[in-house]
This record gives sequence, structure tokens and C-alpha cells, in this order.
Amino acid sequence: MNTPAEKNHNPSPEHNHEKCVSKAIGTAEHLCVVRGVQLTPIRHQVLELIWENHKAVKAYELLDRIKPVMDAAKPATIYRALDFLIEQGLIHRIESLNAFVGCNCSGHQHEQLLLICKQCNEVEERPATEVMQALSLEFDQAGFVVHSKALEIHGICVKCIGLNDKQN
Amino acid sequence: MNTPAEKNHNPSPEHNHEKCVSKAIGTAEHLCVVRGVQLTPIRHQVLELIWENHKAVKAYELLDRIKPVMDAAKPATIYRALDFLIEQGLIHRIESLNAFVGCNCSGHQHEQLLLICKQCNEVEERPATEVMQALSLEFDQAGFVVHSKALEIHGICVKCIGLNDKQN
DNA sequence: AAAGCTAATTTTATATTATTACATTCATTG
DNA sequence: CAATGAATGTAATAATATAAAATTAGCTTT
Ligand SMILES: [Zn+2]
Ligand SMILES: [Zn+2]
Ligand SMILES: [Zn+2]
Ligand SMILES: [Zn+2]
Repeated sequence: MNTPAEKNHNPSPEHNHEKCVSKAIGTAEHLCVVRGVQLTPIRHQVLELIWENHKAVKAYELLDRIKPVMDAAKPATIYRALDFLIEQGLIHRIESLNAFVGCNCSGHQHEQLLLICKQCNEVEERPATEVMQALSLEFDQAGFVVHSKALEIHGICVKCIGLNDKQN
Repeated sequence: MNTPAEKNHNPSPEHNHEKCVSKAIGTAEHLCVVRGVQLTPIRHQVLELIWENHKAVKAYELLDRIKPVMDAAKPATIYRALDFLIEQGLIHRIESLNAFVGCNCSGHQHEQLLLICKQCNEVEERPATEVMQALSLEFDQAGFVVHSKALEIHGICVKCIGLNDKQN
């Protein structure tokens, strides 16, 4: 496979991804202890796979990737782990892609604006405070009581624009 | 079937739905002529089914509902019609539900805020100008070039809140 | 009218995503 | 240790969506 999404495999040098991972896993472990829920080996495994990079990843991709380690894995295995991680706010489900991505705001305000790059498939999470405020006003005006939000934007991220420009 | 989503089947008296339908179908016919594209019988049929109400409707529900009239209908029949209607901006796809709803801003600005009621399943489209402006700023700050937006809010609509309150 | 072209449709098959149900195992605690 | 509830294993299937090839219908050109 060599789709556009697979290009740019190496993160930019100034991005220390090991740090991202250790922070995310550390936070997850801590939160689960605090909350008295179990970050079991399967759940831990899935969370690590999701955090291999900042790209949106599909459930069945995760299944394929976990099989070498856990031969018994079935769809339900993955979906159950994903459900748990979503409940605990450790990952986001991207509705418009049927895909998942690690959340790096875990524990704080969780419904962020997701900027999803069509070219590198990376997802940037943004608090977008002004947007959220404008949304609140809108809900008040409409008399609408919010339970959950999916705010997903598709386009080209700043890194890919830079790369594209260089190529010309 | 008698899920919560099927309650409130009668639109409020002040809502003349025939008017909604005739406006939507009229606009669609007009736009297709202007654009030199064909609103074929199948596409027209599907658009009418979608406009039976303001609720989100699933592709396979449409398939079931169109079969009595068009026995030959298959998934591809529906999905092609839906693709066409989406391309022409005549309906919205609701990513977080895998469902569809008529668009009543057809021809104008198309990416609106969708307020989706969990109780009655109706979808309200709102231009939400302030939100859109705040979003634009956010994209500029992020250096992100937008191709498309999915702005979907789930909760309880003002009508259902009213009904719920009366019941207490 | 016949041939050629294009958009739309039909048909069959299959891919992808997600859930259900039930049996079993594991961890915790009384 | 036994009871309990949480988590996992396993199989089957449901729900959503697309691919590909053959056919048809409506035009255009000759
Ligand atoms: Zn990173
Ligand atoms: Zn990118
Ligand atoms: Zn109406
Ligand atoms: Zn409602």
C-alpha cells in the first residue's frame, strides 16, 4: 500500500513522538487507577497501537496489527477495547472516517475541534475556545440541549501544505 | 417499531410540511435544470422519500421504502441516488449517524451546523454565522486549508424539551 | 434509420464496519 | 473458598457501503 496517507512517514525532527506516547500512556494509566477502572493488557495494547502515530486508524487495521501479538483477537476484542478507551476519554472516534485517534486532552474538556488532513491522515485536536463559545450561544438561541458534539474538519494540514509547496 | 424516534409523528400544527416538501422539490427541480443535470425518476423518488419528514433516515430504510414502487431496487440504486443528491447539495449526509436528511439551504452556503435530536430524530440546520466565523479564524491560525466540514451536535431539541416538560 | 456515444441503470458479488449472544475466565472481596 | 461482577473468547450475523461488468435509454452524427 502506498496511498498519500502513507507518505510523510517520518515525523518532523522537532517532534519527539516518544514523548507524546509516554505522556499519553502515562496519563491513561494514572487516570485509570484514579477512576478505579482497569487498563487491562488488551486495552493497553490497543491504546499503544493507536498512539503509534497521530493518524486516524481504523478498527480492522488495529485488529490486523494486534493479531501477531494476540492471535485470538476478533472484531469484538477491538471494539470492546475501543469502547472502553472512548468512555474513558482516552481516544476520539472520528465519525466521518469510522476511525480512531489518540486524545491528548485526556481528562480535561474532551469535545474538541478535529482538523483531519486528507493527505497525511494526521489529526490535530484544538480546543477552539471561541468556536465553542459561539456554539454555546447558538444552542441557547435554538433552545437545544447538547449531549455530544462531532466537530470534524477535513482538509490539508499546515505541514502538508509546506511539503507540497516545496515540491513546486 | 415504536422507538422514541417514532414518537411525535405529527408535526406541530403551525408547521405546514407540504410547503416544506413542495419548496424542496421545486428548488431541486429548478437547480437541476439550471445546472444541466438530470433529476431522474429514481433520484426524484429518493428525494421525496427523504423529505417525508425532517428526520434523519438511513440508506437501507430508504431501500425498504422504495421497493414497493421499484422492486428492482438494490443498495447501489439508493447509494447512487444519494451520491447524486449530496453532490448537488440537495441533502446532507449525517456522518455521526450514517444517515441522511433533506437540505433546505440548497444552492446557498451548504455546510451548516446540524442539531440532531436524539428523541424525535429531527435535524435542524442552522447557518450559525458566528460559529463559522470563529471556525475560519481557527483554520487561519492553524494554517489548515478546509475542504469540508462535519458539524454535528446531538442532544434534545426545543420541541421535545417542551413535550417532556408537559409530561411532568 | 443505423451507428456511435454517454449517462444512467441493473445485477451480482463483495468489502467494510459493527453488534449480539453465550460460554468461559479472571479478579475482588466477603 | 465461594460468590459476584468485570473482562474476554468465540461464533455468528447485522448493518453499511462499494466494485465491476453488462445492459439500457436517450442523444448525436452520419
Ligand atoms: Zn507525537
Ligand atoms: Zn497533512
Ligand atoms: Zn416540514
Ligand atoms: Zn426532538
